[in-house]
Amino acid sequence: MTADNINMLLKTFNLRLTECRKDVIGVFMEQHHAVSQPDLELLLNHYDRVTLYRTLTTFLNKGIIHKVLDDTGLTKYALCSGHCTEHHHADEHVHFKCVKCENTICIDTVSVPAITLPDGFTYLDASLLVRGICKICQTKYNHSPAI
Amino acid sequence: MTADNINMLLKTFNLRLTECRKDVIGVFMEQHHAVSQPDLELLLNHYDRVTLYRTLTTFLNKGIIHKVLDDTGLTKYALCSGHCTEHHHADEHVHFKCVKCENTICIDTVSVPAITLPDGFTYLDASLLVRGICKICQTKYNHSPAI
DNA sequence: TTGTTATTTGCAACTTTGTTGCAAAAGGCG
DNA sequence: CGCCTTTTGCAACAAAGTTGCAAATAACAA
Ligand SMILES: [Mn+2]
Ligand SMILES: [Mn+2]
Ligand SMILES: [Zn+2]
Ligand SMILES: [Zn+2]
Repeated sequence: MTADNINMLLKTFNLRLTECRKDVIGVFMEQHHAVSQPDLELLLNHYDRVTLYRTLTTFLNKGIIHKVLDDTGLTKYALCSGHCTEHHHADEHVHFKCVKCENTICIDTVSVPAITLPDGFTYLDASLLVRGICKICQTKYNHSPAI
Repeated sequence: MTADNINMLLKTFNLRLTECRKDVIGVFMEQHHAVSQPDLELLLNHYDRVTLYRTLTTFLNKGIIHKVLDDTGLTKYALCSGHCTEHHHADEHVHFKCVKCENTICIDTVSVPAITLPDGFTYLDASLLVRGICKICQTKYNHSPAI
């Protein structure tokens, strides 16, 4: 059933159904947080680095995935939720990076608030990265014994 | 007079007044946009790459500069405006990246709006990068002849 | 099922950026 | 000046990104 979804997705974007592409989309669907190229290389180590690199580039151009900013200079990626096109990414939601587990997740339920720029500036889009402690790490922390 | 400011700044943070550090702060003060390490290497090419790298690290730790996220995976830096300390950066303003000239500037007059996270998430800080067309490029664009 | 063609992949090679150890150079201070 | 600590430059390496090209493979139609 998930395999069907993946094939459908690739066909929608006029992409050939290759093993690598299917596996990469599989990773994005399984993982509940944004994935970097190095992450992908570890998870799918039977594919060449360059192939994964080009797969990400293709998916990015088509609007299948979007960039997720990170404070380490490492670019992460996540599946686009709505229907983004080659020319415009429509997902203006908040990204949350946990300082404990280092995972970054898309918070689809919280959208980027409207920003009023000074005169003379034209708004195109925005990326908002919130740092803090995630639900899971919060729970762990609360349950740990007092020092 | 600017030289005095620079010396003062370094002394405030208990740092030795070296040529490299003074030049790096000079670059940050002159430039009206965020600067990456490669930018710095071009502007101050008589210093070793590693020295510039370590200077940025030192300034970042002390709270003299702050990171400016970029959508290319390249980290940029800018002077801290308020008084940031080693342990907390207090500049929660919007960063604006122009898609024409590729410059990123700090917009100190616009602060990052408050974000309400879902239950279980703890907020620490946030980075907001707005992309669009800057004041200068906007003017150029408007004055160019119609196609 | 097989052949044809355009696309995709893997490999090699290279560039750029980030990072560390160590000895020489330079800053702060009496 | 002279001492001591910090900073710098060099060498060397690690990690990430990028390109060209030939071999492999997906799509499609005979
Ligand atoms: Mn997202
Ligand atoms: Mn700033
Ligand atoms: Zn976490
Ligand atoms: Zn501009």
